[in-house]
Amino acid sequence: MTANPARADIHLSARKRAGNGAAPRDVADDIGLDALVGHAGYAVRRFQIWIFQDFIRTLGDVDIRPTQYSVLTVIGANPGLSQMAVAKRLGIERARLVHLLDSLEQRKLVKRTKSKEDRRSHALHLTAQGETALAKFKRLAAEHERHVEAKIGKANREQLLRILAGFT
Amino acid sequence: MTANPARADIHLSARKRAGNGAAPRDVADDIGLDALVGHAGYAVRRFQIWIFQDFIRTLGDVDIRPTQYSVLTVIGANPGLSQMAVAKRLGIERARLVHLLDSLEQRKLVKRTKSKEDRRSHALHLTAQGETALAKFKRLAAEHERHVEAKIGKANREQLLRILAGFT
DNA sequence: GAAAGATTGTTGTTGACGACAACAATTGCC
DNA sequence: GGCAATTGTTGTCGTCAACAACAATCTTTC
Repeated sequence: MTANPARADIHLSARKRAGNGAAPRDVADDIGLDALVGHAGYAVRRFQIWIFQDFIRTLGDVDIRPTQYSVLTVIGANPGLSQMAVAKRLGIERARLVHLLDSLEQRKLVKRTKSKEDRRSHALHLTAQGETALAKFKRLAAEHERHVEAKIGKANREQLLRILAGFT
Repeated sequence: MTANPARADIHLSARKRAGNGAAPRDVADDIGLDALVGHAGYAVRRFQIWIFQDFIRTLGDVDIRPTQYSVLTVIGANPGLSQMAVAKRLGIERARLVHLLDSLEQRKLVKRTKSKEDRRSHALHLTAQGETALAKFKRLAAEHERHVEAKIGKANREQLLRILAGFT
């Protein structure tokens, strides 16, 4: 959505002194970014904000946020994992994961069981309810991914995934 | 920095053959991500975290974070802008910009002057000190950008910027 | 085998950040 | 002149990352 064709051509020739004397830019539309254009971090950040908003909106009915989805996906693909392992794999702190799992466990999607081998750790599993729910989440996530495709183009999305494959 | 060198030696199957046949993958290295791979949002998020950390570290000596840098850059390229215009252009809330400018003004990098045309708004300018400081920040930011190039490759970085140009 | 050290889950604090709501001063519209 | 809208400001709330401390439990070392 919001196919912004008017915005797409700003990135080149943004902010050049077009010689007009006193144009009182009352709106924030033709404001130059100067050195900001050309910074990968800025573009990536704006894109990430857009992606997360679309993800949250697309999965709004089931009330699942990106981080929750990633936790469920990893547990679903690797049952019995410890909290430490999940946190390390996803790059979130174990302190943060505690609250995430509290929420997911309250919603009966995940259960923590005491590990037999290491009684310090918890073995994480999806509940039966969690399994079927995750299947639905994955369908919605695929729909979200189609939104990304529609936004930047199918070929560009694949290019992007290829370029950033090392960060997963 | 968050290097954590003590961790670096665990990562490759150090204890996989612990003798017990169960081997419940106690390390988080060969954990499958399943559906997470192939999600643009996940890759973009991880990449953005890496970029910001490198930016913060590279500009750590001058104590400038990405958002502050973007504000300074926009003001430097468009002197006299109102807070509303800056906030709208960068996609930050004007409430948030207040604190950002408070900090930057305390550090004598930016000054707010009452606008003559609209006495509600403030005209934002860099101080002389702010100008020279921004020049230094830009050199450091360029160095950070070279880190990005070294990480994903020069051609890939340009591809990325081209793909995401519509979001700036 | 016991002491010393490391790891796991947990709780709490701090700070950056976005979203919202309310407010005074000011401007624009009618 | 009166009323709605805008601008900067203050405040609250919720998310999120980074740390620090702690009890329970392994692991190492002597």
